[in-house]
Amino acid sequence: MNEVKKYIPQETARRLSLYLRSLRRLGQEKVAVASSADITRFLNISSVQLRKDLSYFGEFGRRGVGYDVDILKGEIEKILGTDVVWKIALVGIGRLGSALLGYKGFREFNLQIAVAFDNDPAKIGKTREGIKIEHIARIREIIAQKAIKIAMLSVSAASAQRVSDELVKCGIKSILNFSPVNLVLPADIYVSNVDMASELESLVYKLKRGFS
Amino acid sequence: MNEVKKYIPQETARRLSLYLRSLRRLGQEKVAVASSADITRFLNISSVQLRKDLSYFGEFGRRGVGYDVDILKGEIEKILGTDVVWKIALVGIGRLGSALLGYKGFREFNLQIAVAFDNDPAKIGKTREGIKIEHIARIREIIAQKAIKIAMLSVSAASAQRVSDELVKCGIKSILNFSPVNLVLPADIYVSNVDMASELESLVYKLKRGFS
DNA sequence: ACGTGTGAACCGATTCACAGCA
DNA sequence: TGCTGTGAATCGGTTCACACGT
Repeated sequence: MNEVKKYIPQETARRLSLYLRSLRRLGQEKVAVASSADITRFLNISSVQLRKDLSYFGEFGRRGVGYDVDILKGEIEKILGTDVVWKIALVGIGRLGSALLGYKGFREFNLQIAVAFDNDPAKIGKTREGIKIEHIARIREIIAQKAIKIAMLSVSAASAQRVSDELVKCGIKSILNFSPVNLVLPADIYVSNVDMASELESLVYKLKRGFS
Repeated sequence: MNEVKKYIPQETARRLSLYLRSLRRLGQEKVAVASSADITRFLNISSVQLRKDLSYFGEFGRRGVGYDVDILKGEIEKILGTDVVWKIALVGIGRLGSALLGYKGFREFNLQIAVAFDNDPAKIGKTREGIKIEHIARIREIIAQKAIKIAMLSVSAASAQRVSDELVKCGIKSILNFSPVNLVLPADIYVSNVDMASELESLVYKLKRGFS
């Protein structure tokens, strides 16, 4: 019953993390029990969708009643794997990389930038937001030593492929890529892209198309 | 034949913008004619998908030959609407907002940050990357005057809903939201979310699940 | 009656298989 | 033969409709 079932939609994981935010908010408001409708009220997600998503992992609610906010929060954290701290490497400390270094939202989800790399001698050795910037030449040594599996990549488009190849050699298994190129990497490496220009372009298209 | 057909998948717009990048790259390499396979070689997209995507808008290739790189580039720009410059408002000039101000990738797609807003008196009147930072109190006046329809929102989670309500009143129709809250807005406003913490959390989940 | 949990129906999007043209 | 263009088949995911427990 509490076993993990076979095929789980890609989008389910993303939604689970939104449910988590909602539950945290309810918890702060001292709500002890909430229905699926309560939890999805401020997300653009239906209550059926929440119940379906949870059903892939088990039964967490009480029929006729709802969900215990604290318990469900814990269960979703366990499912997502963020019940323990995950260390992340940040590569490329330009403007965007610096913004990521300072982003407070990661901590809330037990995500911790454990090390930052750049190739600009002027930046090496400096500490920003409590994280020391290391030279990229030391990447293999440090990532292995800290057993880091996830990296955020905020380097230039020109060097993104080269750096990501290196990351894979270091044992990195997942990359959140902010550079505007598609990384070609082995099939067992999971890459997620954050592409602001493309995102904006889609908005332009929708705007043109939906209201003209 | 060149008419726009009825139902076009959501994802098609996003992919069109990736094809555009690929075509630009091919153009720089002086390639005049390219097959669908050439264009998708470095994107994780099949050549059939490209042809299907284009088929929603018309016939742009020559059978047995391929596509004229320059012409297709122009056609896709017309479809996306980025054949003309779009002005964008940036609201919230913290670390992330500053990074967005300096991001060069927008210009390539004819996207131009035309004005920036903040509420910190220390920042008002300063010019960064050639863009003057205005006080948020002047938002309605300036956005109306410049006829801006698209905004990027990089304010704190606490103020995101309030500021986006204001943006809608100013006549903004699309918002690219970087703050970690779901904005509740009228149905005719298109919102796209960039949520790094949630994105990373999905990576953790995939990592845990795929390789454990 | 209320709200969860879930098989079945449905829907949108991708992939297949092949017709059409150079 | 090579590559485009597209209806049809298929696939994955969401929504429906309702059984079930409190």
